[in-house]
Amino acid sequence: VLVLIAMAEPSPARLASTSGGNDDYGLISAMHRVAVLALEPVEAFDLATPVQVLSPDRPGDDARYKVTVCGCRRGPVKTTHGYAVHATAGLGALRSADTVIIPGFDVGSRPVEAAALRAVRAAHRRGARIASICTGAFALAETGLLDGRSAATHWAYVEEFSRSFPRVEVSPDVLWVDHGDVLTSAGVAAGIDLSLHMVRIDHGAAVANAKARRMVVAPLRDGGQAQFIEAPAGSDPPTGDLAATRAWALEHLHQPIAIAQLAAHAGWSERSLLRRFRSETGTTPLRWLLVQRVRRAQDLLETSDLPIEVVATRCGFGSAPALRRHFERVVHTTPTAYRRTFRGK
DNA sequence: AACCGGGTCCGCCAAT
DNA sequence: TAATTGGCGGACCCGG
Repeated sequence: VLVLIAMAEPSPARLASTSGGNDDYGLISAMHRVAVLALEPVEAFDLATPVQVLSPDRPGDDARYKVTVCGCRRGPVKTTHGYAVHATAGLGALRSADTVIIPGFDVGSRPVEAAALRAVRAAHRRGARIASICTGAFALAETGLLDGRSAATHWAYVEEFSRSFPRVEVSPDVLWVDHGDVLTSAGVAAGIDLSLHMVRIDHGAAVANAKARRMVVAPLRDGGQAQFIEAPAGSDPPTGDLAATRAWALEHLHQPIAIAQLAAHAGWSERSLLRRFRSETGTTPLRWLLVQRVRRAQDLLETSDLPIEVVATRCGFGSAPALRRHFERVVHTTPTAYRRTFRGK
């Protein structure tokens, strides 16, 4: 059960199992094969995103994934902007993939070729992890793999999506949704977040953060955040901006932080702080704080041998049980198991 | 595991 | 009138 939506509770889903013989993180012993399936006409940005995130920074760097761009057949694939990209493989690439990613495409060109849907279903049945970016969710939904589950797609397509797939519950206000075996993400740039999330699941927070830094993007946008931030575009002075307050909180994570303190820092009443916090981040201060603390704990667990008790204190948890509880909720495993898996990688 | 004291969060409403 | 703010009550959640 693995759904990262700030507000919703997890829905039934089977746990991640990527390729055979993995532990519950979907780690792979051999090279993890990723097939990015370009449906015509493909949204080129969505296509490039996972390739960029999952490929080595420079040729020659140690690769963690073997990424293949494939189409319904080998050869040129039209993009939504007219130019073509070259698929180096056809649907056969899905047969050996550990992860299949479906980027956005022009949904007006549906229905998706039946052979592609069959190949995706077969890959899933084999145990491959299936992910979609943006309108790629339309193709994923057509396979039936999203039935009865929550999913994300581009906010502008939410209505059309729920009309077309009434059995799928669209979450309009999240960046991505992770069911372990099936993942969906919101529009365009959220594909970056989803890809980084997969790196984090597969290789730990440190690797994902390094990649994010390298790409010069925000490393810690969680799935449960608002897709778009309400910005008073126009003349009004940017009166409310909690970025500074959140930054302040991050610097003081190790100590207790009450709403009253945040409100004081921001110069608002508690009630208004709550409202603004939600509109900016899509969640509440406490929930946000707890996730940040867990993230810090992940980092400490990966990079130090400090006892759990000490890790807990340094992250602002009052006790080890408190850390354990929230760690479990966010990462879906225990601190010790997490450290065993990722320490030294 | 159940419990409790205090903090958090949100609907509602009045004030601005 | 429309929009924003802040106070309050109470359900809910968190830490111990």
